[in-house]
Amino acid sequence: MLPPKIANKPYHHGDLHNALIAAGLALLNEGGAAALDLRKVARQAGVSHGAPYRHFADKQALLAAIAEEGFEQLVARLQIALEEAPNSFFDQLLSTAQAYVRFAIEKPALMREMFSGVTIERMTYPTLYSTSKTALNLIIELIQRGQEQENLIPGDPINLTLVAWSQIHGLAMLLVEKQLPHIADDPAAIDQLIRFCIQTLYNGLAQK
Amino acid sequence: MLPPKIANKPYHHGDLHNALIAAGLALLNEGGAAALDLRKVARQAGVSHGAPYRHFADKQALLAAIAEEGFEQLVARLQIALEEAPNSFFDQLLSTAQAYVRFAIEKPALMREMFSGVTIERMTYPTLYSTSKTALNLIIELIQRGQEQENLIPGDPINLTLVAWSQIHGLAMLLVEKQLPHIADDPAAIDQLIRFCIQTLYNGLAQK
DNA sequence: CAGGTAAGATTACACTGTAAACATTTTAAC
DNA sequence: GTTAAAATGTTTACAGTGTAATCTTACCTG
Repeated sequence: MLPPKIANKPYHHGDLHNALIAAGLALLNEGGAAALDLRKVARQAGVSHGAPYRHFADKQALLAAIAEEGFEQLVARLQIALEEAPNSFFDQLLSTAQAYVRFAIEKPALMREMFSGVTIERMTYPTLYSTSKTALNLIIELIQRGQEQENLIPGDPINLTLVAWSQIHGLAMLLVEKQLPHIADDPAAIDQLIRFCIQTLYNGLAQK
Repeated sequence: MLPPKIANKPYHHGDLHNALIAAGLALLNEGGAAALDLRKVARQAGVSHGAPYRHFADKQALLAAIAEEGFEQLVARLQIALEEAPNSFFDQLLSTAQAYVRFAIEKPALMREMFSGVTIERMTYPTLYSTSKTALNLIIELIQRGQEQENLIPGDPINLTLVAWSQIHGLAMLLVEKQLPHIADDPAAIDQLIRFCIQTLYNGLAQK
């Protein structure tokens, strides 16, 4: 008759810390940033509105944890995209870009929070910073392989990476922010645009 | 002894509509989006907190007006950049990109609001939409000239424009959101990165 | 100059984030 | 095991915030 006690979950709630992150993530994906208020998160997790403050200093700290979870999801997507892609640099670049943009379209509010450096001071949340860097490192390594195995121009791979990242991040965010209404509801057109971006990028980074 | 009556300014305040936009813009540039609350805007304009509702349906409407003003400022910058640049396509592209990124760095919170399609439904604010399109048209025309006068690849100029826009918008937003901390405080490094992005873009869009 | 209308001021209310005080459960020391 | 301490959760309280409703004032038109 006792509530089923799950192993390794301490204290009253079980694992309120993660439950709050999960609830916040759900609210964010459903109703956007406006729908994410602390009291609703607490209600959804089945605790009073004061309880979250035992696990997060303030709302920003919860947002940072949610953003970190977002980066973990993004990294997972990028890794799958890399594994599934054929072993050519161009295909891996394209596959990664597709995963990045599709993730952004799928979870626009989360994407927005993840990259809202204005509201979330990254240095205040070191684990968020390092997790986001994991995503960047994936691209750096990809570019490095491209420099070694293909005819990419030489130079600091970080610079090449920033160009590539800017290209694909720009496309992703323009879609997230609904700046491209003419193709917003046309997955095929979006795919064509991703392809065109990556083709242009590849051409531009290739040695002549 | 009467307050100085300014010509063409109706009713009590003078021009509260524009005063509110100006005050909001100032708060946004100083303290970021978090600092922009309606009551503070009203206080700064010297009216009660109920007054703004005679000019804007709600906070979003004011934000839309501020964003529109932002696009007007951006368009002005882009036009100056185009006029000042030498008459070569590459230089004009570079100059435009520099103006875009510098504007973003200078007024990050405004830039954020301008492109926050999630919070501001563009179709609800037609003048905002058309003003933002003016900025885009500048780039489309630039690309078209590049296709006519230089060796850019053929095809729908809109597609080329979206690639170029994504590239430079991505760079601008990564800087705005403080995702590139290593170069955030180094204008020379930023300038180098802009140049590298545009060089890569130009290479990629050029006919081989 | 009288009524109507536009602009602004007051008041009121629901909803947030968050701090403080209180209560309860778990953990740990003896 | 009993008990003190720490961790967790609840309640209460308060200051902002957006916004609706009502009241007041200034302007404008006949």
